[in-house]
Amino acid sequence: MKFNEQDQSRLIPALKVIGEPNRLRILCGLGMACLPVVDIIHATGLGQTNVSFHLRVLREAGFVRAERRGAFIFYCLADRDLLQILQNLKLWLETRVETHPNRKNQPLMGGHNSATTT
Amino acid sequence: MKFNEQDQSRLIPALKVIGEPNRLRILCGLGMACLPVVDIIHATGLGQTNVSFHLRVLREAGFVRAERRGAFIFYCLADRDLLQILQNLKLWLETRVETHPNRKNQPLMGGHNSATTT
DNA sequence: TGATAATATCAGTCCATATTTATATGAATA
DNA sequence: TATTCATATAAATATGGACTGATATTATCA
Repeated sequence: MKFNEQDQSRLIPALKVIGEPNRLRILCGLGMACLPVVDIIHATGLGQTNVSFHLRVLREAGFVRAERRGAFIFYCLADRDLLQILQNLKLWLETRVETHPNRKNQPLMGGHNSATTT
Repeated sequence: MKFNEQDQSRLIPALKVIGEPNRLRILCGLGMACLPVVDIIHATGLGQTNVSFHLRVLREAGFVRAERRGAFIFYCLADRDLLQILQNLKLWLETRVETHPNRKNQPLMGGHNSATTT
């Protein structure tokens, strides 16, 4: 399985967004819920403006959506399927064992092998 | 679905690693293959020492493994299941459509709803 | 309508880390 | 054994973006 340039150009910015620890914390903290910003501020312990900044990044990247309800703006995941993806990643990480240098006896040379060609 | 602190403390560093664009490029470029460093250097266009640095980060985080073969050191994915995870993420990203504010008619208030409690 | 609360925006600073340059290490070869 | 090639390491520097403080915007309430 290989990812072409288009695949990568799609993955890179998305992973960049969720690669930031506090943004991931916000996403995980949201889960299935919808929370107003004040709750996110308290849950994360971050400054209000910092939270607002991260929420904007998440919103513009399509990870969360916002809805104003009176004085509050509620945020929740734009698509909760993301949780499944994160869950898969978590499970994968859990099953990794540092003592196994060759996971699942995967052959080292499993594909194209080159010393001088790309 | 919620991720507790332990889950998050596992996900955060991992996503931090692959959230760096060039490291993700290296992983995607490896795919099923095993490549010597020179190939990775040429494929990415990065400097040799920069590649070496990123490979070390990937290696220490358990994403790749290295094997010396004579004058060359070959790198490949430590566990190619990662490709499936990335593939799922890619597919998810592809199916996201910016014009749909409410993905799959997911209810906005899908869970815990609070304005003042965390 | 003014005060207050919730939240976003802006500009500047700070900090983590990517990158570069110099050098060290390991392997192959003459 | 010295040289060359491949790659890693160390230190310094550059860069991007997280964070902060000030301020603006929006909604609510008296």
